[in-house]
Parts: sequence; C-alpha cells; structure tokens
Amino acid sequence: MKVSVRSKSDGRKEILDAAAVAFMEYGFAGTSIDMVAEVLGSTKGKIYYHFKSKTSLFLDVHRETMTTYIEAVEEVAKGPGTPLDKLSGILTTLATQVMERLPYAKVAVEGVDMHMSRSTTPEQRAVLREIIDLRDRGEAILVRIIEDGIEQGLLRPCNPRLIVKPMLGALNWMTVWYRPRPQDTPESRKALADTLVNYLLNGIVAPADGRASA
Amino acid sequence: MKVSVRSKSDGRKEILDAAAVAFMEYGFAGTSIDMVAEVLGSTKGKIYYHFKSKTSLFLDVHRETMTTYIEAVEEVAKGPGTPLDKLSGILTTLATQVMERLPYAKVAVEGVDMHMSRSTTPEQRAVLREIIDLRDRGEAILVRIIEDGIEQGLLRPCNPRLIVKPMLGALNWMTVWYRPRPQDTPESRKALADTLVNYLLNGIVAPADGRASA
DNA sequence: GTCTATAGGACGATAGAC
DNA sequence: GTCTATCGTCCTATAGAC
Repeated sequence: MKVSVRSKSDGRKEILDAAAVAFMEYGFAGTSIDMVAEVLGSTKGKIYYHFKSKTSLFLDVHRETMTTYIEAVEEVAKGPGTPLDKLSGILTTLATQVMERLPYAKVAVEGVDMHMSRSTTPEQRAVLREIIDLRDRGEAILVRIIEDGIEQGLLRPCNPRLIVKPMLGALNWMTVWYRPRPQDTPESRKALADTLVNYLLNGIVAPADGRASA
Repeated sequence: MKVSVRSKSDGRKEILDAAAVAFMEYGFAGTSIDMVAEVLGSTKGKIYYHFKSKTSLFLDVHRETMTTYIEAVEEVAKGPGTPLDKLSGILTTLATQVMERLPYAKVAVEGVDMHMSRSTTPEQRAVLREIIDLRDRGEAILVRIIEDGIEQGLLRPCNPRLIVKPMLGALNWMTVWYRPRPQDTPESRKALADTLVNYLLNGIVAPADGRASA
C-alpha cells in the first residue's frame, strides 16, 4: 500500500542523486539535462516536471549538501566535550561526509565559487542566500569553538577566522583526490579521516619534547 | 626596432592572460571564446589563429601555471636549509604564487579534476600528460623532503604521500576565498602566507610545554 | 507524471576578406 | 595576423500526446 505523501519527495530525491553524480563528473556547465536524465534512467521530461531549471536543480543539490553538513556540525557542537574534542569531532564528521557522499560534496565545492551572476531568478537568489547562510553558520560555529579553545589554553592563539579556511579547504580538497574503492569500509574511512584530522590539529613539525602525536 | 622572435610568443601570452581571467570567472565550460576575446579586446579570429581549440587554450593556461609552480618548487628544493626550512619555503612560495597569479591558479584548480574524456585529441592528451607529470614531480619533491625531515627527527612520523594532500589542498583552497584588495602589498601577502604555512606546519593544538609556536 | 518533438538560442570552429 | 560572416551542432526549456 503506497503512501502518497512520500511519492513527491522520492521522485525529487532520485533526481537529486542522479544530478549530483552527473554534476560531479562534468561540472555544472558541462552537464546537460539529458545527461542527468540518462543517469536517472528516464528522459528530461521527468526532470523538468520536478525542477524549474538546470540552475534550480544544481542549487537544490548544493543546498541538500549544506543542510546535511550543518546538521552534523551542530550535533557535535551541542554535544559534550572540550572545544578540542568538538573541533576534532566536527572535522572528522565532515571528512567522513565527503567520502560517503562524494557527488554531493563535489557539487558543494563547485557551487562555492560559482558566480551565478547571469541567469538567476529572484527565487534562485533566495536559495543561494540560504546556502550561503548555512555555510556562514557552520563557519561561525567552528570559529566560536576555536575561540573557546584558545581561551581555555587548549589551542594556540591565532586568528580563528583565518585558520578555518585552510582547515575546511583541506577537507574539501578531498573531493579532488579521494576516490572510493571497493575495499573501503566505514572503518577504513574513519582511519583516513582520523589521519587527516590529526594532521590538521597537530601539524607536522615534531614537538621539541616527548609529547604524544596521536 | 621590433624583434620578430618575440612577436609570436607575445601574442600567445596576452591571449593566455585573457583566457585565465575569463576561465577564472566562469569556468571552462561556462566560458565562450567570444568572452575570452572580449577580455582580450579583440575578436575570436585572433584566438583561433594562435590556438587550435578552446580545450587547447585551457590546457596551455594550465600547463603555464604548473610550469611556474614546479620552477619555484625546484629552486627552493635545491637551495640550502633543513628539510623543515625547505618545506616551509616551498609552501610559502606556492601560497604567494596563488595570490599573485590568481587567475592562473584557479585554472589549475579547475583543471586538476577535469575529465576531458570527451573531445580530446591525441595532441591534447600529450599536454595533459605533461601537466600531470609536472604535478607528480612537484608532489614527489615534497614527499621526499618530508621523508628526509622525518628521518632527521624534524617532522613527526607520518605517511608523507597522504599528508601532502591536505597541505596542498589548503593552499589551493585559497583560490576559493582569497580576493586581492587594493591595499594588498607584497608584505601583506607574505604575512598571510606565513600565517597559513605556520598553521600547516604546526597545527593548532597548543603544545603541552612552552615550545614557541612561531 | 512521464514521454516525444521541437522551438529558439548560444557556442565552437571555419572560410574568406582585408 | 586579425576581422566578419556563417555553418553546424548542441542544449535549455516548453508544448502537447499519452
């Protein structure tokens, strides 16, 4: 017995997934709606029934990514632990998300610095604003945690607004070199995330004393 | 008295500059040759006289970027200093290059994971191979320096091949957030580069002892 | 809701004037 | 060498059948 309340969002979700895969492969401008339809296993009629335009589709994929990110970030931020624990947890979560949802992650990376100056309707600009707000909210949370960590003497004094850039950049850059392999498991992904996060927190210069590095 | 040996390469150089600016703004697929011509202040006839296709033009911009990178990297690598000095010097040089040649840097970032599976001639594939070789050469130099640093006890034990990814990723990510400002000077850029490189080398976690962080 | 067919426009690349 | 004009192709988006 199919329930109709799910039918609409399911149709959209499948299209978003297919679009993410296609956009990941060829980029926004390089992907045609026909290519998305081919990934989806249908024709573009279906896509244009659910989405107003290619730009809207791309923006919705991007927003979906950012929403998932912010939810994960806020969950860790609200949880227990020191600022250092939270910082570590957030970075690990994000690294894992990138690996597990690579197509969506790649769309977010391309969307970040896409100037949609041309061909943006007021409605699309509203979605773009939403996306930017989600990103700013996430960055603000990180900045706040770093500030707390510095205050508590857990982190080096630094300019948190500047430091989050390379931190998040290093994670986003995973979309460039990380490729899922058949032998990948949640554990192996976790190990990779831990390695990266450990580097991002502790750097690479050897400590002068015997402080543990892990 | 104009010398003819320069005339050909000068025409190409101007076109490469204009193309880099246009590609930075709209990406490869989103940029038309007419747009490049407009930045150049001419018509596309001039471009097609010097370059066989849009793809060739993009690849030549990308190669130009990678050539500049590798030259800078090799100069520092061959110079004096400890592995830590060299690592620091290379990262600082790259960060500076990104800021000073932002359009070229952005093309390199887009080009890294562009699959030109379609519409690549054998000649273009040769250029692509050249570009990839330049990148691999640069990464190999960094890996070797990190290995030396670990051996000498200057750097933490780690997997160098894995660590160079976030390191270079953080620098490449500058193309996303860094925007040149009128008040920027070589000194202010150097300061920004130093801040980033210091973070990439030392991380952000406070040392347990009184070791200096700068 | 999803399909086919097509209008309408943009772009890569070339031909030929100058 | 650079420009103008244009051909052919591909793509977004819509109209209308089912």
